[in-house]
Amino acid sequence: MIIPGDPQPRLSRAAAGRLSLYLRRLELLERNGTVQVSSLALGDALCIPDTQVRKDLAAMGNRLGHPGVGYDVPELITAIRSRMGIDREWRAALVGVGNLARALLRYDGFSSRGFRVVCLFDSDPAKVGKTVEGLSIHSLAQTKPVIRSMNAELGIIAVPGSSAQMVADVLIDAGVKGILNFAPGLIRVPLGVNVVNVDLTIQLEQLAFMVHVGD
Amino acid sequence: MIIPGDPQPRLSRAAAGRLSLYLRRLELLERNGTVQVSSLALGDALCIPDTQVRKDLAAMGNRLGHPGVGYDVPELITAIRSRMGIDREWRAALVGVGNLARALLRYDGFSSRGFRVVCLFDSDPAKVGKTVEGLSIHSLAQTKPVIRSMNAELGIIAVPGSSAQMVADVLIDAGVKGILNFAPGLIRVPLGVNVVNVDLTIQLEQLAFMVHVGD
DNA sequence: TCGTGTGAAGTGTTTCACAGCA
DNA sequence: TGCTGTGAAACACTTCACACGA
Repeated sequence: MIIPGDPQPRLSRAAAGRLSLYLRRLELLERNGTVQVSSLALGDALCIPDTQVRKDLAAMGNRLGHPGVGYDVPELITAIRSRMGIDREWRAALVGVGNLARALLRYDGFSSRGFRVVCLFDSDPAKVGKTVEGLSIHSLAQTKPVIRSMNAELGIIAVPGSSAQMVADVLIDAGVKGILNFAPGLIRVPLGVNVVNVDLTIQLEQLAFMVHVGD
Repeated sequence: MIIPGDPQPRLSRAAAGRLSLYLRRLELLERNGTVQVSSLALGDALCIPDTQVRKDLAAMGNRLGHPGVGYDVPELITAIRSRMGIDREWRAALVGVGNLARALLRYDGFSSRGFRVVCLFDSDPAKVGKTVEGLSIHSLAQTKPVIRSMNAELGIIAVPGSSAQMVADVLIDAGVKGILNFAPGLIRVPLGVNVVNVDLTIQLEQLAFMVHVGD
């Protein structure tokens, strides 16, 4: 129940992006046995000013900082996870079983942080039926029943750009609520579905631009 | 020679990010034989308002738009490429020859847009000497001579997080001026070296957050 | 009339300055 | 004294309104 005096202020997009960074750092601190951290210490490692860290953490609502002391590491980790919605498992369907998919499947970062790829799809009949990393590959025609039975809420698109929109449409029709898109070019989605684009060419172009103009 | 009345206003980071998008769209238009485009038509396809498009294009300096007509497609493509520094070939060294590297090497988007991976490195002795996509894999000890002889200006880090900083140091020592980093966690670089981080876990967490809070 | 370029207004984000608590 | 939380100021970015050119 939300009371009029909103206890959860809007978290800006920019701030949300930094919460992931804080979380990583905090988890490292926790593994090292650190139980308290100041905004200055937390920010320093990430090149983020202490005032920014405090603004971000204050924006999460509950009063998390202890004046004169700092923040309690485990408490902060729990709070961030909860606020970001990553205090639970997220199940994802992966479409396009090429090298990128294989890299993603073996990438520790996903599984260790609650993201589980639970089904694979590929349009190539030669791949359908084969098994990769313990998951069998389904045909695209199977998306709806498989995604529903596996309860996948997220979709990962790792196909060439030309078929990305078609794949997105199929995933959305199957009930996926968020898409991580590695194909170049934007994909159109209805309201209520979220997309994060990871466009490698654009990243490289940005890098070239930065080097070109010089820092 | 730069004249005091600066003909090249600063291009904001945000604007630079959109230039890549415009360029993609313009190249598609050019392939379709379109020679003129308005800010409205260009923006519509990318969900960017026409005023934003005009601001971005005006920020490039030269007067590129023709009032009442629009922009000349080939002219605009040339101008954007030149301004972003991607009107030439960029040579890159790739470190860490796993599945991600294989995916990158086969990815059309790079080679077709002037980015060429010219040498491979891996710390695994079993991989050194082997050939992938026509490139032989060198040991990390070889970075300096190989990168210099191949004139690579960019480095791509596709190794696990734990060795990312070490690899970055080696690349920078070899003269690389920009780094595309796929390893999780920030890497420290001296002034004059640019980094673009592609952190897949953070992207997925952002997606989960967006779905969690609901659009 | 159509469509660009641009000052001005509006919005969002970051930094500053400092009050207040342990 | 050390550190948080926060209003105010500064800055960055986007949108608006409109003058002007073809």
